[in-house]
Amino acid sequence: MSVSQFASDSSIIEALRKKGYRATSQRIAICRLALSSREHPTAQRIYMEIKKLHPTVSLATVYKTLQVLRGLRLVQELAFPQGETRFDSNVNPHVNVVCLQCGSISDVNDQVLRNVVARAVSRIRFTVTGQRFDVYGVCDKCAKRRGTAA
Amino acid sequence: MSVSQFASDSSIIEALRKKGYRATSQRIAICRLALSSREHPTAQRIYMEIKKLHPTVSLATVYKTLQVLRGLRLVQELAFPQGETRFDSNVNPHVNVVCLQCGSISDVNDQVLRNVVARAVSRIRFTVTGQRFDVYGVCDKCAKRRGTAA
DNA sequence: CTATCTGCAAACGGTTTGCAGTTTT
DNA sequence: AAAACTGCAAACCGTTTGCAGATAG
Repeated sequence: MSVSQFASDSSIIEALRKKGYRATSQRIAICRLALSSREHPTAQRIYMEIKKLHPTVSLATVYKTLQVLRGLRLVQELAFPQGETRFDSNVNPHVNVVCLQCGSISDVNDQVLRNVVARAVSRIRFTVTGQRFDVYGVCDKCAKRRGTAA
Repeated sequence: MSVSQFASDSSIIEALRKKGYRATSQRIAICRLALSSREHPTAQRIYMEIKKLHPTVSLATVYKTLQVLRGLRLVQELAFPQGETRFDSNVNPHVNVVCLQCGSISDVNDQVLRNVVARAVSRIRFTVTGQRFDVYGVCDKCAKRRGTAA
């Protein structure tokens, strides 16, 4: 479990200030949402959620704040070929099981992944700073939906 | 080793025709390059290479051909947060060791990856169609370059 | 001969940027 | 008071699309 999964406002504020960032109300709200969400939201999705509480917030501020969180290594960006980038608050090695139909992403832990990372760079000098493990396909719901439609 | 690593013109033509695509000279050239390259080129990079042989070819044709290759499952697209999409002719499970400094990507095989995929979906109904395993960091060359610069 | 493909240029869409005014420290 | 941040709108840029002319089968 990463610390971010229990990120409280005070720990967010502390993390921001430690790096010289200011703790504005918009930023705290965006961080709280991005760090607690387990659904790998898009920037757009975060923006729409945040607007419920801060109606005047702009999409640009959401993007800028997500850049800050990336810099703090508290979120990871998952870019996809034809869709929007998804934000993952789990920065530890894990598998993203991605349904290409509905876009759902669920995390699966696997002890072996740390070894995979270590083994991948074992024969070369390489400083590891992150990783991404995706499995693509079609989830059960979408398979059934297709079956019914056809 | 995947078949695509030895893709001959005739096998490319055959694969295209089998799916109802026409084997134009531009397409063959683009396929040959994309399927034989080990450097995970961008569309732009392929475009520039192709122009040496086919000076009139357009970037749009490169993109369209890469879409065809994706449909034939002969290449995989690797999207990255702030850069261009890279095309990978190795569609089998492997680790991409990605240097965030210079953008180099090298493949590393690992027998365990098939098990990782299987285990990730073992508790759910999920039809796997692909996967992606990335390790991010800084390669030796870039680490040295940085050290000298500083 | 017909369906598909090419090359061009314009459109697209997610993300970034510049800036004037506001807020944090 | 100074430095950083917000919100807006415009810019950006990789990728996609529409279409008239060319080409494969």
